[in-house]
Amino acid sequence: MSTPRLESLEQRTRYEPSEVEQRILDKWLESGIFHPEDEGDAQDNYSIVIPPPNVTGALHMGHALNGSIQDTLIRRARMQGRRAKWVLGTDHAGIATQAQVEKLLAKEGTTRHEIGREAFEARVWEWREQYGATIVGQFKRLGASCDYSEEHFTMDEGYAKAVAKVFTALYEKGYIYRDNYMVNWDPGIGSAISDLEVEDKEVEGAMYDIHYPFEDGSGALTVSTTRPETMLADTAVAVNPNDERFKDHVGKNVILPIVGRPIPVIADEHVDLEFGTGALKITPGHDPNDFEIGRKHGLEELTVIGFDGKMTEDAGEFAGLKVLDAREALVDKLRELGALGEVRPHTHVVPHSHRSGERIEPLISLQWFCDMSKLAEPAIEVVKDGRVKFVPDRWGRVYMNWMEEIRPWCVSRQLWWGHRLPVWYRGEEIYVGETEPEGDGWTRDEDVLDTWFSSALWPFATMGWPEETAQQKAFYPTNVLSTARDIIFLWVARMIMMGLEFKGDIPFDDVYIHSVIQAPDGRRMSKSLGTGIDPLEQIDEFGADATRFGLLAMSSAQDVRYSIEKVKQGSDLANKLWNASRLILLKAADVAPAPTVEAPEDAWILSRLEHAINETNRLIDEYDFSHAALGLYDFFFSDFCDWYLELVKPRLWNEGDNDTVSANLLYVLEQTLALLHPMMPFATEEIWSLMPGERGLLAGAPYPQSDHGRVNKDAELRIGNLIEAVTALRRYRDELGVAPSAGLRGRLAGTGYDGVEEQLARLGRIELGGEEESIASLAIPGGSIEMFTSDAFDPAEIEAKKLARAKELEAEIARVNGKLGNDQFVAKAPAAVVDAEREKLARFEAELAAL
RNA sequence: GGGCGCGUAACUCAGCUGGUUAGAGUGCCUCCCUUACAAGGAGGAAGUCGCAAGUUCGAAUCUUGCCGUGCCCA
Repeated sequence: MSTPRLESLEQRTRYEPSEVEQRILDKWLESGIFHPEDEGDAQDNYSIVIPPPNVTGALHMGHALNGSIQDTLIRRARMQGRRAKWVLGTDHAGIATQAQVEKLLAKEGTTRHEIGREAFEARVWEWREQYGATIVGQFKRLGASCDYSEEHFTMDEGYAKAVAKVFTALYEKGYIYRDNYMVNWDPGIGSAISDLEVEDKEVEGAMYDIHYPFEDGSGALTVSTTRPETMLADTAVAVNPNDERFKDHVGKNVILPIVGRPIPVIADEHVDLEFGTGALKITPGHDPNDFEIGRKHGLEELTVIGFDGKMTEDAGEFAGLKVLDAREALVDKLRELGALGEVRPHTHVVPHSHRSGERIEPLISLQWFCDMSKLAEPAIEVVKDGRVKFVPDRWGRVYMNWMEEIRPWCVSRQLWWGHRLPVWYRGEEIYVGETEPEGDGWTRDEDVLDTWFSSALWPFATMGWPEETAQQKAFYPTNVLSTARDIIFLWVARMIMMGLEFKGDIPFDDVYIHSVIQAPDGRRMSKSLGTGIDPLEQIDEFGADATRFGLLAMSSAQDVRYSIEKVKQGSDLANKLWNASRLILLKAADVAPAPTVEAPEDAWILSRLEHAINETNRLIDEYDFSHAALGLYDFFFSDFCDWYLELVKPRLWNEGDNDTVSANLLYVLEQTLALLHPMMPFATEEIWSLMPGERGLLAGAPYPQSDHGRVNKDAELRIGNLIEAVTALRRYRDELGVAPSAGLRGRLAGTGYDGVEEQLARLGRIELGGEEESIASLAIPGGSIEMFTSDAFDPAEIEAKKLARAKELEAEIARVNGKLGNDQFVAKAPAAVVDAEREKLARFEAELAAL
């Protein structure tokens, strides 16, 4: 044993993450252990692709939790001897990144339009060089064992080729097409966005009744609307065909007030009889439902609102006004004309952009769409037949519901940052291809693809597709995708569809949907409310291990509130590990770690260890990280520190004759460190390095394996009895207020304590033996301890205590008797349950009799 | 409107394929600086398991309804 090593242990009485983490991280990175060769087959290897974080982003709690989860899985697989690869990278986050750079330009007093597209793209790349590494560095601080030797980016050159190939292939199959269609127009960023980027919000507005007079002068039809300004583009009024009130009006024309245009009254099932007046104005150009109805009935699609969110020239006197201003002016005008009916306050939902926060303007525009229906079919199949498994499984049904009603995906974005569409135009000609078309006069489409279009290819584009690579053979399909539930549609679904279409195989076997970590107030963490908790601050304060442990321990099959107590529990565990290791390493003999039994507690701790190994492996297999983490916490604190270490101390102190116990202590410690390493890598690696003998990295050491031979029922029973008896003695002492220094005396009257009597006396702090008169009987498993008189306590208190216990017992006996007296119970309950009740009754009665 | 969750100790959560005296961490109370750790150790108090019906020999656990609460889809 080297002296500096022991000195270091001697002096460091507390585990200090800040002294350890950077040093350990460097060791790992230098060792190259996180980088597996592209060898073997994906079936034997283990791989995970990171859900690519936004390149503009910083680590938040969701990343920290998901990083902890993925790292636990990857590290365990690596220790199990599998080639384990965690593919790292970021996505280019079209809108978010463009917005960041535009902000920068604004500060410089310029705009992207002023500097031009090429210069703008250069600025974005520059920006990415500067800030793009932030989140990767943060994953390192967490201890994430990603393969840092490869860092992917959805805008990489090779990746761009994959994107162009996919777009072209889908176009050739007829899935991708260009169409004038209603899109969610976000005036804030000046682009169309997908349905998934739209969020409905409740808004206090008004319901306006407007009278549309019949062309033939026979009165008027009253419609109800929340958006009166769109009436300028109305091309019909619709009523339900079953609505008796309007039966005679269908086919007639009404005159649009202000505009003076005659429009038809049509019948459509879609109209809700109960809603408003029952007559619905139809504006195919500005409302998604009306758009559908319009297409069905062949109505004209007029536009009065422009892409800038202002009224167009076609809005006549309202041209140039912002939508909400136009609404006010138009309502005034209607009132003037006497066409305005009732106006009622009305709360309704209005779509808002998840990106810019502004109201979505549904507009018809020429965009590129991807028809998902054909792609969805096999993607539904693989989940239905269990090839792709969601955990928890209810998310599989959520996935299925969405997939079965999947709608076309608007994939073009009016942005400058992203994959430019591989589409060229020349007059009426359209060319779609992976490379520029031959010949002159072609101009490329200005738009870029939705970021998620490229992210959908992540599991294979990062592995070199469309080239055939060894990496794909070695690591595709991946084993699991771990992510938050709000990403299920955004890309879990799309990755599955694209994987099946282009790789002919699923991208991952399992989809683990982890908890959302809420703020302590039970709501989503919010930057604007200041309820966000920065994981890096937690790492600074408690260490990466504690933060990881805490997150894993608080995670669950449902959303959970952030609880700093769990993080503190993690830091307590790290410290406990450290100090128990100090005890062992400073006192143990210089022997090789090995399971070695010379006393009942040795067999017992090995049996408990076996249980911990089995449970930990089973729980991680089931993605139940909180029970895995907390189970190891209990094993270490309770079984190992509170009992085993206390039980073996006399043997350990016995210098010169402690080889056997040392070997066992070192062995159990070593196994525990290995078991815990995937969840708490830094502290375990540090302690591992301080253990005697030449040893490599714990990160590369074998993961503990089950060995049923170590289960020892007898030892479990015997030490279990001992623990109960010691606890009973301690309670007895405490309840009677016996000073710690005062001696208790008594006699053991019971069985099941062979070979542990000495331990019972020592830990229970009682002098056992002799034949004095018993003044109290302390029930313990297998019998009792008969207490002798002592001047350490007042006999009257013993009487009071006996009475209280007798009362408890009588209540229990009555309860058990009630059960056993019930013929139905005895007849119908399983024999084991009945026997257990009988045994219980006997035990209670014996204890009561002894009192 | 449809769907999915959740409601258990003061707090955060386990337990819920029905059957030990319903658990853990934190907090609280009492005691202890015992030579690994006082950011530690020992012991304790604390719960009509949201409410109501039902199924059952037996319900925190299964069914139904209600109340409260959160999310997703429309």
